[in-house]
Amino acid sequence: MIPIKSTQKFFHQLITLYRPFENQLNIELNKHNLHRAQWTILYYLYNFGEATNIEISHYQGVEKPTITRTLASLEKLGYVNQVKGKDKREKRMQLTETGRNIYEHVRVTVDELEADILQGISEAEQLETIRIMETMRSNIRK
Amino acid sequence: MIPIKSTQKFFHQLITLYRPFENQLNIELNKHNLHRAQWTILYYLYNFGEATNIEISHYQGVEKPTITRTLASLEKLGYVNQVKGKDKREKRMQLTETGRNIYEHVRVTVDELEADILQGISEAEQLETIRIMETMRSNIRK
DNA sequence: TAATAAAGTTACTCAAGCTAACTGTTACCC
DNA sequence: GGGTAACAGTTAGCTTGAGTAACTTTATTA
Repeated sequence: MIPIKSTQKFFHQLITLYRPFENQLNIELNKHNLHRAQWTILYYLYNFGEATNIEISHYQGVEKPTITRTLASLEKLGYVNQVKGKDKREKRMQLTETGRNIYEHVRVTVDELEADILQGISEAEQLETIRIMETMRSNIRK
Repeated sequence: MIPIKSTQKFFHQLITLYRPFENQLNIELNKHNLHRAQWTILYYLYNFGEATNIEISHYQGVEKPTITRTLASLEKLGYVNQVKGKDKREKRMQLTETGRNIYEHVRVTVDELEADILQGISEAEQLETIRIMETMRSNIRK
């Protein structure tokens, strides 16, 4: 049997880490009637302001129809609304007051979950890992 | 607006990194008529030997019926077969010769993909990150 | 030996991704 | 300036792979 390369181990670890994490996150979000896909858009809009479908889909590396669906659900919930874009084509979205409040409210419990999972990992290690993940993301983009 | 904690950034990064990665992986696996869920089980069996449904589902943090289905598809493909367990209840599985060959064959191209994504990240950084991910996984397990 | 636990399966639901094909709007360029 | 191409978004339909609940079969335990 050929020895496991660190690359192999890296991605295997990533896959088997991600699933239970998303699961835990979903459990937390479901308490507030939210899903992960909605949450990531709330996060984006909260931290980066307005955005179009295309901007979000590029950012997340996901196809447009997926974003359309999720944005529609958030609009229906009254968490986002449309603002005037530079075009009639463009549908530029932002958080509503309700959306911001919900985000901040849910953020608290999600923060707790995330802190739990990062127990025993120093701030420096976290930052280093974020840096590495950013490198990976830009490698994937190509 | 409250500043972003590193924890928040960490997990947001994880979520937005994971999706395109899984996408790339799937594209690669599809060339060999495989899916990610099948691939992770092949990985497990190749590196850890025989396993039961329960072992795999605990390891992956996924429910039993999910594993049942994926194992069934692998069995149908002739990539895994049953070996005698300690029980009549237990259904202990291992890779077949075909399964091992397929794994090794696909491994080569997946290795290339993974190496591409880790471009510019040193072996030491990879190992450090694996260590951190292991810590996170064991934190989640609780 | 009867009740309980364990391993796995079946049936069903759901989230969230994809592609292909479409509408409406804008830009380009001959 | 008009026709074509590009762009933003949507609709329709498919697929993977999660989950839960309820079940069978086998083993354990009280």
